Amino acid sequence: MNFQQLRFVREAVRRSFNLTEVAAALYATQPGVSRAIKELEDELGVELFVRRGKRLVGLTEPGRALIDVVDRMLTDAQNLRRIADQFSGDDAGGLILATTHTQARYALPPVIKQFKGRYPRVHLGLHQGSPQQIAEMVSKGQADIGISTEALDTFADLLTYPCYIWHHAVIVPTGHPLVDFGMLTLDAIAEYPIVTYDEAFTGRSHIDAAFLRAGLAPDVVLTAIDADVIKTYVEVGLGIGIVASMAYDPARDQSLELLDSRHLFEPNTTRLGVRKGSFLRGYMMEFIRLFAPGLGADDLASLAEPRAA
Amino acid sequence: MNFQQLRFVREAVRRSFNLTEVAAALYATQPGVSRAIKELEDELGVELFVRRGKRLVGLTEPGRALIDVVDRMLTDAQNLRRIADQFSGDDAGGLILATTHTQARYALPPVIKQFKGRYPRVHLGLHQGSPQQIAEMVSKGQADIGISTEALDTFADLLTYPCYIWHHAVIVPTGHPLVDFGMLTLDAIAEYPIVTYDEAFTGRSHIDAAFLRAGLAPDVVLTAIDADVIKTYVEVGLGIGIVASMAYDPARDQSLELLDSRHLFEPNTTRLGVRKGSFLRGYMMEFIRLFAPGLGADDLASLAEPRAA
DNA sequence: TATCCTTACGGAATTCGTAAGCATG
DNA sequence: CATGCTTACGAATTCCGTAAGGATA
Repeated sequence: MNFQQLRFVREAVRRSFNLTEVAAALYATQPGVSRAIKELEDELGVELFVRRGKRLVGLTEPGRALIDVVDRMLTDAQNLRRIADQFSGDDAGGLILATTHTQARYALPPVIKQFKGRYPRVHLGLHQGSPQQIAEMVSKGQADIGISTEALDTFADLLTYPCYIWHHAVIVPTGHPLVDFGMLTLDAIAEYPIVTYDEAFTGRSHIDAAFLRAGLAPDVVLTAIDADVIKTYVEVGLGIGIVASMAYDPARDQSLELLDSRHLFEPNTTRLGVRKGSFLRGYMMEFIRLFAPGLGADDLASLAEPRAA
Repeated sequence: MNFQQLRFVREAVRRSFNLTEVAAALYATQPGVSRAIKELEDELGVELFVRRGKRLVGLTEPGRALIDVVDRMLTDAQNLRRIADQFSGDDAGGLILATTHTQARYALPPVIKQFKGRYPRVHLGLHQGSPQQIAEMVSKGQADIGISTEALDTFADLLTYPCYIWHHAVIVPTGHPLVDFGMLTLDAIAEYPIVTYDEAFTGRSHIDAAFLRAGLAPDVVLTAIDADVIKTYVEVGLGIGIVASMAYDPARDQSLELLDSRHLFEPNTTRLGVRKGSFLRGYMMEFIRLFAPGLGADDLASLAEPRAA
């Protein structure tokens, strides 16, 4: 048994059993992967993969039983390296964030700037995706920290923590009738075509819930995954927008106006998630501390000892 | 990084950093061990061991931080093999019990007989030791199941379960004055020299506690770790014995008499312990079921999924 | 001086890639 | 017929043991 074999097995599961892809992903050749997997199966005395003809199509029952252990072993191998790097003292390393456009565009820039100042030698990777994809990336160890307002709790092997609370706001073109409406109401908003986030993005569920509670069926004419796109279409006059208030920049968005809507929609909590069992290097903890200053010392401690948590 | 290196590191810690011993224990040569460890340290970029001159004398701080992960990885490697064996279906394998003389001699024989009947191809190993040694053997993975009345909870990484309850009894040579004494008292016993178990063995603490509570200081003239030795010396007339009642066999021990003492000493609970995180093969579970029939289905389930527990 | 680790060298074993072959959708 | 796995062969690498050397209790 060796680590290469385990890596191949894990990757085969991730890449839906296409060994050619596995080989490409892990810088090996396909016959090498094929053989390594077979050798592991021989050594263990069970077939891990179901073969249809010559192709692999799934995990056998023993395969399913073993894959979690394999996963943990490889995570531990990574932990070993990380802990060692931690002690070797240099601040070099990698930090891969998985996050939505909203966070990447509006919430993260100041934090990342500060972080980079303190850890200039850490290579930062920013992976964007849907909340589900984010949760999956962290859960699979492809990202170190996931940041999102939704769905982070859909994977059991994530530890998540609240970071900050934000609100939705309505944006309208300057001169729009709603500007002088006074205290906004859902009814008033529902009179106009609406441009907002895609389902499952950036608190969209709270928007829907508010209208549903009020018995309203607003006309959502366009959805997008990011506020920049939404603002663009609001500027063009397609309708009024509902976005995260932090997406509005008075200096840049002079053709738009922000209307306070805190009283209309449930507040949203952006959460951060890390994979259970993954060791977090010192600078990762520091990043979390920067991004979620509200996290208590005990929360951070539980992150540092993920096995005990 | 490879498993051989990890094994060497783990064994080095266990063998108090004597690499020559490590090599002997793992069927390798000392230079090989030396080199493998150094290569791992190079790869990780930290020294795991403190060297005084050319000798290894302890773990460095990073070494201490890493050793637990190394341990877990090797346990997982073993789990992998066990789970695979489990599925490959054959009932061959090994089961190493760590236990005291008392259990091995009096409690285990019928269970082992039954077990062997059902799993003739499982190789049984019986390691004897003090309760502390037993706990250690299980904790280090040198034994699969530890059985003892004491000390099993001194290691945090053991899961323990009660198996059965037993009592101490007084044994005397036939014709001894105490035979006709009627209901025994601690005072009456304390009149005679006593032969019983060593400290830390077979419920000895309960014996001491009873006398202490009664304000008595009995004359313990000889201690031994097993009832066979104790009985021998009682037969010779060295004193009266206090042993586990199951150690008395009316047929074999015709020169001795057993005096009921259930009312004098706290009852003892023999416990069974397994290592957290170790996968238990089907026949191991079956052994536990045979030895501790009182264990509930949920207890057994929690044993089957040690990581979740 | 015995114990214990290191270094140096050489052979054995393992690993891995290339090339060719074959089954399947 | 393109995709994807297997087999065969050979080269490169890694692994590991023997032998000799040096430091320490």
